[in-house]
Amino acid sequence: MPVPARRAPAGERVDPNQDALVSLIELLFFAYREFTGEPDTVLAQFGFGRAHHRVLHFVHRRPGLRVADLLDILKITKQSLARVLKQLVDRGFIVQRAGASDRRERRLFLTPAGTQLAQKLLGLQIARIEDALAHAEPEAAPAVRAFLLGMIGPQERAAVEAVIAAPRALEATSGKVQR
Amino acid sequence: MPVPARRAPAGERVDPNQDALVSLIELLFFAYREFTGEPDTVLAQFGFGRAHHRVLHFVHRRPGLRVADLLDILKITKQSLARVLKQLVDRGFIVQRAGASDRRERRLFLTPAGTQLAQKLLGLQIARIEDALAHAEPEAAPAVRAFLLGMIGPQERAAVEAVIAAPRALEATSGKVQR
DNA sequence: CAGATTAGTCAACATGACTGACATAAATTC
DNA sequence: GAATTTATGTCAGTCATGTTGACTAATCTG
Repeated sequence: MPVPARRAPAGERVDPNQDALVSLIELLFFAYREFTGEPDTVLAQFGFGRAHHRVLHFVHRRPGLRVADLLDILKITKQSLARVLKQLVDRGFIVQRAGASDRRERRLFLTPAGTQLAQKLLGLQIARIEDALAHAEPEAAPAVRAFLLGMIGPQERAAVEAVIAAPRALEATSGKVQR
Repeated sequence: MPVPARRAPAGERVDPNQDALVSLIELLFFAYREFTGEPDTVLAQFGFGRAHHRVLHFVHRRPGLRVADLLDILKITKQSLARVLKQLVDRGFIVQRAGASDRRERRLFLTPAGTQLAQKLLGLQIARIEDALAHAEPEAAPAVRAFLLGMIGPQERAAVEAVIAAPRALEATSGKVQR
């Protein structure tokens, strides 16, 4: 089994840090796959996918969210959102109520079933994050947070910080449940 | 615009850490989206997608990789891999050569065009990682690495560590270029 | 009232996953 | 040497989730 030594081609002079950075890139890929894998399994039992998870999550965190807010956060088209949102409404995980001050708006809320599923999924991901932090030094959390935020690029960063800030309840609604 | 104070429903007593953990979960989502967005734009100019990127990346890092190795790393079916791999071969970004000791194997290598594209994509992601590390404390890198590795779960962790370890050249080949 | 905004819908399409079945060549085992 | 296993490739169909473009309906605002 001949394993010739690797000979760096001329001009391929590499930064000694390079390998460490590349392994971070690969870790991000593998970590993200693990991160989504467990919830995906649970969602599949309900006939849902990752797209449903995202909607459940953000409605759970920000009850009373408008459809337009969700489109902003998820950066998908309204047609893509409409498909999964309709399924979540039809199957009783989300309700829509008209906004109090602007009745064109559809404020989104989780039903008890929706809350239960969202919490279950969140619990899985929280446990994984806790494990990961425990695997690092105890003071890793702020470093990880700064790193992830730094991944986002100055343009988007403020918007993301606004989204991840601890949510308050949004505008009250007219109470009229749609459909 | 009435904004009633959020009233925690009875029994929803939350861990004060909870919000910090949830925001890490959301940051992971946003950071990963940013992380893949820039390469996706470049790939689209070639008519390629994220699946092609993964193949290019791992063949770049581990020249001489077998198809079976790639399936192990990516955890997709051979039918899924075959589609993107065929496109990369047909368009001259990857060549396959029979293994020297086992001629059933198709060892994968990048052509010069493949190397150029892989390096371009890698450069974008390295720059982003460097920015993110610069945004955190200088000593954040090991903490981030430990965190991401901790996300992976003890079962898979060893396999991932083997993949991300600095690659050596793999087995020499018969030199016969396939197709 | 006119125009802008919020939301929903219909139709068609692309990507990248999946399953299941089968084919071929080469290596390994009996 | 024949039979089996292994590595790879291929055909066919399905599904989830994204896209564009065009259009409707209700409601708010100047």
